[in-house]
Amino acid sequence: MKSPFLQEMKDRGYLNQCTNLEKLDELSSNKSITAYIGFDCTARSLHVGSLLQIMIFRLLQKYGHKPIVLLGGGTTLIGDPSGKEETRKVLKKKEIKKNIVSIKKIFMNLLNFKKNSTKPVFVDNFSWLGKLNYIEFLRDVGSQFTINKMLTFDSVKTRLEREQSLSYMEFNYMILQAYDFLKLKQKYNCILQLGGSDQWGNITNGIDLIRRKLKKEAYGLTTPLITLASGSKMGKTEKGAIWLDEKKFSPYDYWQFWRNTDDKDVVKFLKYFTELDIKYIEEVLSKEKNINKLKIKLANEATKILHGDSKSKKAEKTALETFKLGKTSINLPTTKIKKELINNNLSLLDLLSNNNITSSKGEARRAIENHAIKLNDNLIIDKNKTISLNDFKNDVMKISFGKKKHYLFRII
RNA sequence: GGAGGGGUACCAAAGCGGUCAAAUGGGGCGGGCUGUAAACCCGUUGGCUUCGGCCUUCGAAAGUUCGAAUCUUUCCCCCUCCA
Repeated sequence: MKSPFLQEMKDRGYLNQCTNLEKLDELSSNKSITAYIGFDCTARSLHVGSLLQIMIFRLLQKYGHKPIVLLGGGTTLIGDPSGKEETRKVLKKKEIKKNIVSIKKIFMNLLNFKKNSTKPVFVDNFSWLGKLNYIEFLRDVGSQFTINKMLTFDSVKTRLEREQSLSYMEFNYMILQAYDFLKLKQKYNCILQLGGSDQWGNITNGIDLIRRKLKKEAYGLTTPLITLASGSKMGKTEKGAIWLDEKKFSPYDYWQFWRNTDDKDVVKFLKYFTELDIKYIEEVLSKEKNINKLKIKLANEATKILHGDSKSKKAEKTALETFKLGKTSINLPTTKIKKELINNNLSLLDLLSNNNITSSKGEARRAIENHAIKLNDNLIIDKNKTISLNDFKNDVMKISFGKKKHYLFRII
């Protein structure tokens, strides 16, 4: 591998499939290239599932290449059928716009805006897809696609085989994504599209379209699908997604997420989600036999990338105080509580359910029955306990649900 | 268009007039063991409750009945076979 960018992609395990690796290697070793990744705008925030793509953006920048962040304001109106067994709900334009704004914010912290040559470009494909004239588009672009071929794509095939309905609207998705690539090639000379392995079909369609319309070559590269040792997909736990937005998922929780990685995933994740030098990782691996130290390293590095060094350190300290020293760390998630409320015979059950520690009073009750609730580290057995001022030390009270979830309440 | 089968909780799947807030498995959550891991074992898994009960839930609506997830009618959706 000549290109240091691709070399590191390979070393870190980001490479799954490439349309023409030799040629791309050649190109990216000689000069700066422009590459794009598209993001769905179905939610307010991105979750860890998109993290790998973001790591690649950072890698592109590191080696002097230019990333284009395509926010699919147009395509999200249609919905990508790839990898989905059912049509998903169609979002309103307004919603998508809001999502774009908040997703964009996440990138602000993650990408480098200092150097002009590698400064990321943000585009919303609604800006061109929204203006398309149907007849013209069919003649210009639609004529380049055959139904025969479109039916062979996995995203379409699986739907048809399962006799799951695939609407005509969704069927057009791949054409729109191909058109995106064409547009970006014309406008920014973007020659590379990256994406998850489920995007292969969409990407190669774009490359074909570029070849037909512009007689130019473009490239595609996919990353492997990340699965956890447990077999589930990365990014979503059953409780909820691991969001990248600080407001939806605190740096402490984010740190904890990495700290709780399955033993079997640690090495893989160090390569995927930290920017530690590969040689350094291998060196650490050979020396460090204590897997928990590696998990802490992983948590520190991953949190640093997303939330910055100081928040990462703070999270580490909070975890150390809470778990190792068994102290009440003042940096645990804290809820303020009014003094009147406590004087008013606030029941523990209400406290737990009203603050999202448990999802209902019933769950709170069961948790107490199962000996899962601790107040200032003392096990609570009485379901009908009411909170009193005596439960606060220096105006602070710690509530624990299980071994891992700890919350502070502070009187105001 | 014709014939048949089916829609049950987070998912899969049993129940087919009362004992059904609904078996069982998976998943989740909690406990034990440990290392904030995995595996394993145990508990728990609709909401509210003055702990007597009460309310909502078996595709949707209407009905039969003292009583419906279970029977009837209409509607919606899915599957299999034939055209």
